[in-house]
Amino acid sequence: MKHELDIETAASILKLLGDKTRLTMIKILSNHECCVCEFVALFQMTQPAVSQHLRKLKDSGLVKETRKGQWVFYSLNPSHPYHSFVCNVISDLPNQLSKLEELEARGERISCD
Amino acid sequence: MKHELDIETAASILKLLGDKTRLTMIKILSNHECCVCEFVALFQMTQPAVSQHLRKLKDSGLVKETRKGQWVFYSLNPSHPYHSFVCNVISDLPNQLSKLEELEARGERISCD
DNA sequence: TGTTTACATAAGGATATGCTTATATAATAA
DNA sequence: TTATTATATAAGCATATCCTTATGTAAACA
Repeated sequence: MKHELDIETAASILKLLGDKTRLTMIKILSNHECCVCEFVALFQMTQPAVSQHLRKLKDSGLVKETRKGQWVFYSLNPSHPYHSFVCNVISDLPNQLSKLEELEARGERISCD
Repeated sequence: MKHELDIETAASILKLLGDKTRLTMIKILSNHECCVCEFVALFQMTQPAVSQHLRKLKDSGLVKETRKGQWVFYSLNPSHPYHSFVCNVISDLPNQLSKLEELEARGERISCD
């Protein structure tokens, strides 16, 4: 059941992805969920700046949030009609696992298992 | 011989594609070369506006131009290192052939064969 | 309860973007 | 040569974008 893509909607999604910070966020989220403070630690960026990028992604519906205690975790929303389009766009990008490994090494990785 | 993609460069390309006009141009150019006046006829847009979009695409190197007499034809540049990335991004978008057919029907299609 | 931690939102400013109109250039035609 | 057609460039303007700082809110903890 393939979704019929619309070029105008696609453009608005590519515009969202056309920012280094958000594109990296999406690539990371395609492998792991992350909370805001992890992104703050990953990008050298203030917390409001990170929150504002996440809000844009959330407003588009590409990303969803789940509160787990004091943390808010973000993850890709696989039921978004353009989810597979986005996955295709980011498929060949280098994965950002090394960044998460740095976090882990610095003891800044949050996990709620 | 796969090219190693860089997430920052990819973001700047997605930003270029994140505009309805430019995304449509690229999709059309992936099938046909076009001259400026065809795009002016296709998009209801002034000629300078069209030229400025094409200039951005040309400056990125994704698109190249060839003068044929009084016309300047634009086409995708297949030797750009991110050419296949772009082709992948636009692969599932609806082709814009109907727009070109309208042009043809109105006698506004330019051809230099 | 009060404090700390995690996050969101508001307001403001610098810069970028995408159009407009006016004008310049390049090729062709008369 | 002059006029016409196709295209590019310049300048200006309205709006969007992305950051900043300040502040609000929600959960956890002492």
